[in-house]
Amino acid sequence: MSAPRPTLSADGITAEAIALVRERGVGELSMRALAGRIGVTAPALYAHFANREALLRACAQVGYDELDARFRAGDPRSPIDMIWVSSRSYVRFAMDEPELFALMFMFRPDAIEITVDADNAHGGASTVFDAMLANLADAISQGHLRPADPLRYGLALWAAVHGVATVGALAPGLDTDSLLDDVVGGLIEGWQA
Amino acid sequence: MSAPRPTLSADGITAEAIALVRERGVGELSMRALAGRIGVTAPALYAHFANREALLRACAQVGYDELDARFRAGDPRSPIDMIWVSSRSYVRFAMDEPELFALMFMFRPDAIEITVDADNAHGGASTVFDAMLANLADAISQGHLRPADPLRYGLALWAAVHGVATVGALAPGLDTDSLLDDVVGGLIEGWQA
DNA sequence: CCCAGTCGGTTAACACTGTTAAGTCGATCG
DNA sequence: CGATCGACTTAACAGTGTTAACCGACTGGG
Repeated sequence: MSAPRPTLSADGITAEAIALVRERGVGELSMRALAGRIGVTAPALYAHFANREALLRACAQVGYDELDARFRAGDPRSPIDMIWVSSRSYVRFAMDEPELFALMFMFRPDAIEITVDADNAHGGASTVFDAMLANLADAISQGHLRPADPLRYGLALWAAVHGVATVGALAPGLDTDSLLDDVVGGLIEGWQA
Repeated sequence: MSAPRPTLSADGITAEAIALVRERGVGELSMRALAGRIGVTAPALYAHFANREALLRACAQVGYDELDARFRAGDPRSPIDMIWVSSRSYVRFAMDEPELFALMFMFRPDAIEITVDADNAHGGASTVFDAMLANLADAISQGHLRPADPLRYGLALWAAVHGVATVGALAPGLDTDSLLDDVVGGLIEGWQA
């Protein structure tokens, strides 16, 4: 049986931190509040994380993983369908977890550096973005999209979808579903022409 | 001649705050640092602003005005051209003033509420967004764009362009000009089809 | 001319924040 | 049993936003 003392672990801290972020927002996450919630004092956290930023980055990483899992959950039936499925997953995640989503992009995240590195054909670990690029290449080769650099399509699509997610998180009450339809539908039709 | 004492004014404080935000970022703007820069002590600021957030909101408002001025600076030659000019102004502003741009969207800004209110045909003060809506209506009536609700075009365009601006600010070294070309070009072509 | 009031700023203080150094308590191992 | 070591605590420092109390100069009225 587990000891009454919580026996801290980095993952446990991160999980509790994310719960706190979900409830009260990232601005309300203080080391003392988080420690108190776990049942420990603040300096104990520094045995597992160098500082608050490192802790928040770990939370962001959990967010990336969650987003990645959502991407893999959908089963697209065609390259064009994958664009739709991925875009909806992205925006839905931002709406479901607005605080976590904001946290994921408050420090220049590594995910974006990977994206930019793709510009240099760096070819790092297989990210969701890489899968999307391959998918776009398929869509081009199958004649669904006008021939062009898949990376350009991918960046443009990501930026536009990220914009919908950001705007949706900023303006509650906005119909993000139809907004996303307009944006992604417009882009796909424009690239088909 | 001006007195050696700076004779604080709300506008003067805001201007100095923006300068500080530009140089060191919004996270580094503390009331004491700002007051010291002006040559005064921190509590003096509270005679002009209720709290730090009110001060930051005033700075954001200056950002909105600056963005608005940039919009008015361009002289579009056609409705489609106006879409291009406005989009480029928006992204260029975000790249020129990344810290101020981030500040403008860190509290749910009034500008966005206006935008959403437009959904209810509230018809408030003439904002840039209203001008863009009228422009889109023109583009539709002149046959440049497929007939649809100008508000849907406007929201979709804004979200996509905002995404380019956000991604551009997040990932330095990204070619935002060509990215914007791909996004806006794709949307316009898709909406023309 | 002097005195009251007011306005713009100061000093001091409170409750918080992230973070570090030192101490303490319990388990574990020789 | 005694030493070591690890995990945690307490105490403290510097810095934050913010408020209350004070202070000094400038202004209008008697």
